[in-house]
Amino acid sequence: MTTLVSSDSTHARQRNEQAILAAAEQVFACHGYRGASVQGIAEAAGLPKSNVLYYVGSKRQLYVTLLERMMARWNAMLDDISIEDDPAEVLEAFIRSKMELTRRHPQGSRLFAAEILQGAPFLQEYLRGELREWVQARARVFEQWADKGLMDPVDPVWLIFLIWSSTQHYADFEAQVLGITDREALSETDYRRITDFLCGVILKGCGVSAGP
Amino acid sequence: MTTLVSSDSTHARQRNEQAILAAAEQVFACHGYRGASVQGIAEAAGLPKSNVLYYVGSKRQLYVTLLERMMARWNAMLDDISIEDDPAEVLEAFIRSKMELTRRHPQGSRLFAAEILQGAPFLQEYLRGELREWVQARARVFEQWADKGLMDPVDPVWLIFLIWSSTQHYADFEAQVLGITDREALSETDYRRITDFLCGVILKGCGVSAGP
DNA sequence: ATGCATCTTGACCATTTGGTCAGGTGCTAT
DNA sequence: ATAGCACCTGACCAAATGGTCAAGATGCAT
Repeated sequence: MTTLVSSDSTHARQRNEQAILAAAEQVFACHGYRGASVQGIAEAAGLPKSNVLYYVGSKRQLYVTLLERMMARWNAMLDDISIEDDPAEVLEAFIRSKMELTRRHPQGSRLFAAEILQGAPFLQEYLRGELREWVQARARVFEQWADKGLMDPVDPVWLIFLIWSSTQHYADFEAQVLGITDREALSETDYRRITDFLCGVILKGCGVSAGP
Repeated sequence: MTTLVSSDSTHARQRNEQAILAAAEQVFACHGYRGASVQGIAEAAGLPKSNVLYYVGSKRQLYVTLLERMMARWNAMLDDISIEDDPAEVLEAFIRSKMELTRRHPQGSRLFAAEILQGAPFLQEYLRGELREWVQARARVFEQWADKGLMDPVDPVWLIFLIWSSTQHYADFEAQVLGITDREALSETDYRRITDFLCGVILKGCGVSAGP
């Protein structure tokens, strides 16, 4: 049976590919595209360099694959909203899902940060296309909310950047956060408290709260 | 005269060293420590590689010099505060000076970000020492303000991280900001508006405003 | 002019880089 | 058994890496 054929070899393939992707995400996140070496990735994955290249083709392809995986995770988070929705609920859900992305994929978040730091050579198209459209659509909704007096008339784009940056921080600057707070790692409780804090301050800060 | 001796050779030295530091800050910020090459820095500075190494000794020394310069800029921003001060004024000054640091030294800010991204191998000591002390000192003041009812009882450390991250963002993620907002660069006006926005939202968000 | 210190740089070195390739191993359908 | 296929990997390559060094250029006080 063909299903049995796969059961072993495909199992090995998937196992190796996942190990490579995980190792590469970590190394690229740490050292950036140029700073990462295939040898280093191979060692982190516990495989010979040749084997890594056998699976992924080239360093460039591996990097692109990882970026695409991260963008897919990002997109999965970008649900639609309309003027009918409740600003408080939407903003809170926005902050919470972005924070969840950071918490669940810190390496991917750092990989993304490293890509932007180097000027986003691989993500120009995505930033100037898909993502810009998404931001502008949200921005229009925020503005209509402001017009209806449901929130303060703040610039919606800066507001989106505020949410992105304040959550992203706990992946990208994890080393700093841990060093200053004298922790080994951030617990789920820490994340919950930070998220609550951010929801509280940002919602109140732009005039969106439960009762008036 | 010894003063005249310096006038030319020292002039050349200073000119070259500044060119090297500027070029290196850019290249390190873009590609991180590992990803940067001395050859690339030399080309950006318009000098032969040997000449760069003559001045700076080694890639590692050059990197450390740049980090120290950036930490000096950072420290120059960290003024002292006391419980007597007005929370609104202090928080606003905090946000504005951090934003000014970002605006005036984007390359240095990105260099710092790249260092933290790779796990802060060169800055562990600074983070766990000097900077932690500074954060805790501020945090105590914030807590006393909260006790006196001058601001909401938010966790002061998360508040400091909120200010750092939301300002830092405009250096580290500049490529993303420019791509999404369809700009070539952020003008002084943009920076003023963003700063005003951040001051407004954050101060209001933690219950610190002009009048109740 | 001469001595002295600083500056400049091409040639060179060992090591590492991303990537190729030929020759293997092991499994399965026939 | 054996042909076919996916998987594996050490040996190898040209290019780039950080760094050294010796030989020279430059400028200045004497």
